[in-house]
Amino acid sequence: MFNTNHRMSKKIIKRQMIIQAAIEVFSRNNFQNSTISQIAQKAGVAEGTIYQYFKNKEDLFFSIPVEKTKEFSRELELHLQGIKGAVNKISKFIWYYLYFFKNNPEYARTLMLELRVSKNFAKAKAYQSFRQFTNQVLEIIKEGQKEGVIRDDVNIYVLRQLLLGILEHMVTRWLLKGEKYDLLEHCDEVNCLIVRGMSLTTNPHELR
Amino acid sequence: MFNTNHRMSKKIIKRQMIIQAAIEVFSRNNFQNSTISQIAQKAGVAEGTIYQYFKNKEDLFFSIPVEKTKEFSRELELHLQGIKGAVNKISKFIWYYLYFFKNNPEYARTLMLELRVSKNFAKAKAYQSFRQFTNQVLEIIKEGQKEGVIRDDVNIYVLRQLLLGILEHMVTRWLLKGEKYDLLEHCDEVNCLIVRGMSLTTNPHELR
Amino acid sequence: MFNTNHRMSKKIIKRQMIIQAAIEVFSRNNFQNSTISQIAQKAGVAEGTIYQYFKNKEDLFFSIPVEKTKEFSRELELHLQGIKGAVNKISKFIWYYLYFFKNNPEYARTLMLELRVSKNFAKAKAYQSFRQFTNQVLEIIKEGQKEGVIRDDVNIYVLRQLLLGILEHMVTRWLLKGEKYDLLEHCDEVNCLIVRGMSLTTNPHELR
Amino acid sequence: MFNTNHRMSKKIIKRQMIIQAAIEVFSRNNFQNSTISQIAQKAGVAEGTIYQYFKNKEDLFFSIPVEKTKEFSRELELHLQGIKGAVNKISKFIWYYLYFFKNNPEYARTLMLELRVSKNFAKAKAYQSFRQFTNQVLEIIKEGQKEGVIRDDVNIYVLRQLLLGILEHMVTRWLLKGEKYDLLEHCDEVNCLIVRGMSLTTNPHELR
DNA sequence: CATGAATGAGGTTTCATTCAT
DNA sequence: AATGAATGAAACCTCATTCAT
Repeated sequence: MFNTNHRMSKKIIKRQMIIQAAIEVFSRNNFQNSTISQIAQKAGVAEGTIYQYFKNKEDLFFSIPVEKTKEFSRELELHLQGIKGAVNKISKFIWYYLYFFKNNPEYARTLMLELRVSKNFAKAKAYQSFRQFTNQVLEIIKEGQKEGVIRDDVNIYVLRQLLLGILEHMVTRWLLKGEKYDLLEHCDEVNCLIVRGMSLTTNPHELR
Repeated sequence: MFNTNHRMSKKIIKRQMIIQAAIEVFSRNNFQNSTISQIAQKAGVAEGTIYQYFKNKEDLFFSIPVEKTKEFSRELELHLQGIKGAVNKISKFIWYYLYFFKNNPEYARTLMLELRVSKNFAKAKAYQSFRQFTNQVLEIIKEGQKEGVIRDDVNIYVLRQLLLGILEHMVTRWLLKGEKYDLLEHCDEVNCLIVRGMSLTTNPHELR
Repeated sequence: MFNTNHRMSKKIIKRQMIIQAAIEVFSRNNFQNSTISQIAQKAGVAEGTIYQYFKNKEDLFFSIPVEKTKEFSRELELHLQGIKGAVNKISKFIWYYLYFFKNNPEYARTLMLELRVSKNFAKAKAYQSFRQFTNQVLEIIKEGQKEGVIRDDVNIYVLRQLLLGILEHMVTRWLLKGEKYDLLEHCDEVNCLIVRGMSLTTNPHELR
Repeated sequence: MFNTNHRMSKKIIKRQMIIQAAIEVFSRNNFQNSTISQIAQKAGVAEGTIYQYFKNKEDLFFSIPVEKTKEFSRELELHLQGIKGAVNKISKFIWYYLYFFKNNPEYARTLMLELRVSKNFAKAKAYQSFRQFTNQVLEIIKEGQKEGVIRDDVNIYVLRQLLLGILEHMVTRWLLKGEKYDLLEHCDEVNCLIVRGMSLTTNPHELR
C-alpha cells in the first residue's frame, strides 16, 4: 500500500511536469505546430511516456485548463476572503483576473488564443471547470442586486458577459500586442468603467 | 485594351471565387485542417491554379480579411452617412458591427476564431486594413469628446478598446455558442451599457 | 481528350507497377511487416504517390487478388476452350490451377498465406472476383452431372469444396515446404484421386 | 520438496492461464494486432510476468500449438482405442479431427489462420509436435495397405496429404464462413469421399 | 517472483508545393 | 493560364521489452 502511494505520487508529479511543459510549448507555437516530441523533451521524458498519462495530444491539450482553472479558483477564493460588498468583490475579481494572467502569460496565450477558440473545447470536460468560477461571478452579481448597488433592469447573464468579455479582451489584446505593456496598467480605469456600467445610477436621465 | 480589361476582370472574378471558397472552408475546419485541395474543389479550379493567385496557403488566408474589411468599411461609411452626433454614430456603429457579422457568420468564424489569433496576423498586411476602421472609431470618440458628451478623463484608446472588446466578445461568444441565438438580440442593452460607460455623468459621485 | 487518355493510360500503367511491387514485397514478409516505403522503393515511386492510387495499405493489399484473379480467369478461359467433357475440363482445371501458382509463386504466397486468411478479405470486394471462377467450377460439375459422369448423390458445393480444398492445400503445403519440389509433380496422381472421388461408380451400391 | 512441488504446480498453472488467455486474444485479432497487454489483462497478471514464462511474444505464440497438440494426441489415442481396421480408424480420425476443432474454435482460428501460415512456424519446435500425430496417420495408412484395403499405387505421403488437406480445408472454410454451420454436418459425406479416394476399387464390395 | 512505468524505434498517412504538359 | 500527378518531409502513436522496486 505504501508502495502504491509512492507510485501514485510519483505519477502525479510527472503528470504535472508534462502539463507544465505542454503549456510552455503550446504557448509558443500553437496546437498543430507543437509536437509531442518537443513537449517530451521539455518535460524530460520519452515521447511514449506522455501516452501513459494522456490519451492523445488533444487530451493533453484539454487537460491544461482543467488544472489551471483549479489553481485560479483556489487562489481567487483566498483573495476574496474578508471582502465585503459586491462592488468591492468585483473590483477585486477584476484585479485578480488581470494579475493571474499577467503572471501566467504562457497559459494566457494557450487559453485565450488557442483553447477558447478550439472546436471541441466547449464539449470537453475542460469547459466544466470554467463553469465553476463563472458561476462565482454570477453569485456576486446577484449579491449586488440584492444589496441594491447593481442594476437589475439588465439580464444578469448579459452583465456577466460584459464583465468577462472586457477582461478576456484585455488579456487577448495584451497578448496580441506582444505583452509589451503592463496588463495591470489600466486596471483602475477599466474597473471604473465596468462598475459604472453595471451599477445603478441615481440620475438615469443621462442615458439616451 | 478591351481584351486586357476582359482578362483582368476574369482574373479578378476567379480570385474572388477562390477567396469565397477559402472563407467557407476555413470557417468550417480551421487553418491547419483546411486543405488547398478542398478549397480548389469548392472554387472549381485545380489546386495548382490557386498558386497563380496566391503565394501560398497563408497568403490566401490573410487575403480574406483584406477583402472583407474593405467591404465592411465601404458599407459602414454608407450607414453612418447623415447621422449627427457622436453618440448616435456609436450606436449605429454597434448595430452595424453586429449586423455585419450576423450576416457573414462564416467570415466571423474565420476572423474571430482563427485570424485574429494567428501569430503572424499582426505583422501581416491584413492588419493594416483593420487600422482603417478602428481609426474611424477613434475619430468618432474624439468628436464626442469635443461635443462634450464623452468623458475625457479616460484615455481614448482605452475607450476604443472597451467598445471593440465588448463587440468582439459578443460575436465570439455567439460563435462559440453555435450561433443558436440572434446576435442582434441584446443589441440595445449592450448599446446602453457601452454608451453609459463612455459618457460623461452629471453626477460623478455615484462612482467608486 | 487525347491528353486525358494519355494521362489515364499512364495512371493505369503506374497502378500496375505498384501492384506488382506490392505482390513482391507482401510475399516476402507479410502484410504487417511490409512497409509502404519498401513497396514505393520497389515500384520506383515516392511513398505519397501510392496514396494517389490506393486509399491505404489495406486497399492496396486487397487490390492484388482483384487484378490477379482477372488474369487467372482470362487465361483459364483460353485453356478450357475446345475441351469436351466435364471430366476432361476438370483435369485441365486442376492442371491449370497448379500451373498458374507454380508460375506465380509470390502471388501464391500472398494469396494463400495472407489474403485468404485475412479478417476483412471475405467482406472486401476482392472476394467478389473469386466468386467468378468458383462459379465456373460449379458449372463444370453440373455439366458432369448432366452427362452422367459425376455423382449426383452429393451436394455440388461439397464436391467443389473437395476440389478447391485439395488444390488450395497442395499449393499451401508447397509454399510452406519452401517450394523445394515441383508443384506439378503429383498432378496426375491428385487428378486421379479427385476424379475418382467425384465420379459415378458403375456399381453404386457400395456407397451408403 | 513438497514446497518445491507446490511452487512448480503453481508455476505450471499460471503458465496454462497465460496460454489460455493468449489463445483467446490471438484468435480474436491476429498475432500482430494482439498485444501483450491484452493477454496479461485477460490472464490476470502483469505484463512483465509474461516474460518470466516466455522468452517473447513469438515464443508464447508458438507455445500454443505445442500444448494443444499434446491434448489433441492424448485424446485421439483414447478415441482410437479398441477400433479394428484401418478404414474404421480413418473414419474415426476424421470424426475426431472435426469434433476437436468444433469444440476449440478459438484455437482453430489461431492454428489455421495464423500459426500454420506463420513464416517461422515450420522451423519452430511447435512443428515437432505436429509430426507426432501426422506420423500416427501415416501408420494407419500403412496398416491399411498391409490389410489390402488401401491402394498402394499412390505414394503414402500423397494419401496423407489428401486426408489432412481436406480436413484442414474444411475447418478453414468453416472459420472463414464465420462458424455459422455445424462443422460435423458433412462429416459422413466427406468421410465417404475420402475413403473412396484412398481405397482399392476393382472390387467395390470391400468397402464398409 | 511479480510488477508496471518508462522507453524509443519505426510505420502510416497527410498535404503544401512544384513543374511538366 | 490551367492543370493535377508526383513529391517527401514530418508527426502521431503503438507496443514489445526492460528493469528498478
